[in-house]
Amino acid sequence: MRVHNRSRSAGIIVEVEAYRGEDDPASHAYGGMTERNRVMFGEEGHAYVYFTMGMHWCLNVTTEKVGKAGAVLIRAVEPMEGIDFMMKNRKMRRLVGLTDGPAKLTQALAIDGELNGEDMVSSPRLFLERGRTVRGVASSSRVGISRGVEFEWRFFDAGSKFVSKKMPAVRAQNP
DNA sequence: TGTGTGATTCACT
DNA sequence: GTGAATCACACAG
Repeated sequence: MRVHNRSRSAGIIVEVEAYRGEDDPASHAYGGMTERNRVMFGEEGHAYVYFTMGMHWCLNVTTEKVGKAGAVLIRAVEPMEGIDFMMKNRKMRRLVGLTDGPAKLTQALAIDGELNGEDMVSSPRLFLERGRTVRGVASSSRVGISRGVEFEWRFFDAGSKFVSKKMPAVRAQNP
């Protein structure tokens, strides 16, 4: 759930990926705390928003207590409220494809670095709510990473049309 | 319809 | 200097 100015936008999270701390080579926290990933080491339930690939934002929710790194990357959302707002941000007219990717949903919900470190439990601007349970959870390897691929820590709603990739991501290895 | 590649900023080495 | 938890468009078939 995202509140921006007076417009309320909400969606059901249908796809996430788990990232751990210093024992996870794909995690930003791997190798210790830095300026960028410091909120991953902070309190749980906070937003870790980071900039990647030169032009995209990604939203995470921290999961571990202070001093321990861990976060969940929100990869896809099924739009529920404020769909006009999202379409305006994304310059799209169709519902499918609006928020089916980590950078797409941040753009649709107007999330950027200003919300980094936001407390998603008490914040009026960006917060989580208990929603309905998902239909069927499937897991696969994580997407878009080059290390730590062996852990199947991507979880998504197999019955939703709003996940970023339907098929498990099997990355081709060179012979 | 499917694959390939360019875009583009930041943090870390 | 380089690579990164990505997306959208161009081109081929």
